[in-house]
Amino acid sequence: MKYEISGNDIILYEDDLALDDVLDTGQAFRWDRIGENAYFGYSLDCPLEISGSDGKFVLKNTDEEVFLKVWAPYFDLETDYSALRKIYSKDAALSAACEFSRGIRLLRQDSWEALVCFIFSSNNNITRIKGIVARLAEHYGKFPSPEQLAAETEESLGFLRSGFRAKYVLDAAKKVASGETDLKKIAEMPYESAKAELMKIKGVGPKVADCVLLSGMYKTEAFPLDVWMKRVMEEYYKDGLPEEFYGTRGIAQLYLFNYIRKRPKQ
DNA sequence: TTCCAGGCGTATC
DNA sequence: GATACGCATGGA
Repeated sequence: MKYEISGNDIILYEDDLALDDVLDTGQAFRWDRIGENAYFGYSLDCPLEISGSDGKFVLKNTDEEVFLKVWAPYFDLETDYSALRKIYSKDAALSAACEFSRGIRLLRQDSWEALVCFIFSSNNNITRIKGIVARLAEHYGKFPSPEQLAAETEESLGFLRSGFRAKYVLDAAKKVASGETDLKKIAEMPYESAKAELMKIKGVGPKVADCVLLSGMYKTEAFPLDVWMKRVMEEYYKDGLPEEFYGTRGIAQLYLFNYIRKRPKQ
């Protein structure tokens, strides 16, 4: 991780990062593209304006403490993605996917924030998910706590226009607020039992659980299978993903997901 | 108008 | 365990 302080900003040097690849690909739903290679968004209640490309980025109005505590983990800056891509490149489809979007990284989001966002993602499209989450944060002036959300009703959440998902988010909020669901504990469990625990929440099935485990709890063996990834498996991995990728197949999934959605039509 | 979107709960076999 | 269907909302 290489960075320097410049006035009120942090200058980050990172070759394996492209903002469009990480902030606008359905991994996190709280970022707005505000210009060419520039985004504004949040991790929970911490705002950030970030811009840059080709290995050099500016994190505006960010002090070193916030950078090290919030953004370095968020952008997973301690992980060597060149080394990961080298391993993936042994596989034909993954090699093409990695070549297609070299700037992909796993965003390590807050587990509660990820849980809420991915519950809203079910049978929904990315544009609408972002709209719902934006209305949610705007309504409270911050990202709501489990307790705040637990105090709502399906009716009072009508302003979100989140459809049938409102009752699911309410169930998640109530379970987390009451302690019945302990996200910190779940994050420390092995993958399979952590997944089973998350799936006790209404509206959390295998796919949403895997997204929360991957981006909210950094379980890189979580492998979200949505409609797009099912197309990937059908087209490239009829016999399953190679076993050697198991431990980091969640990150492989990020490359494949973006590739199948955005590759040029044949 | 119909189809689809980073699925899930429920009913039924 | 597998399969079928309904589900809120809004853009294409």
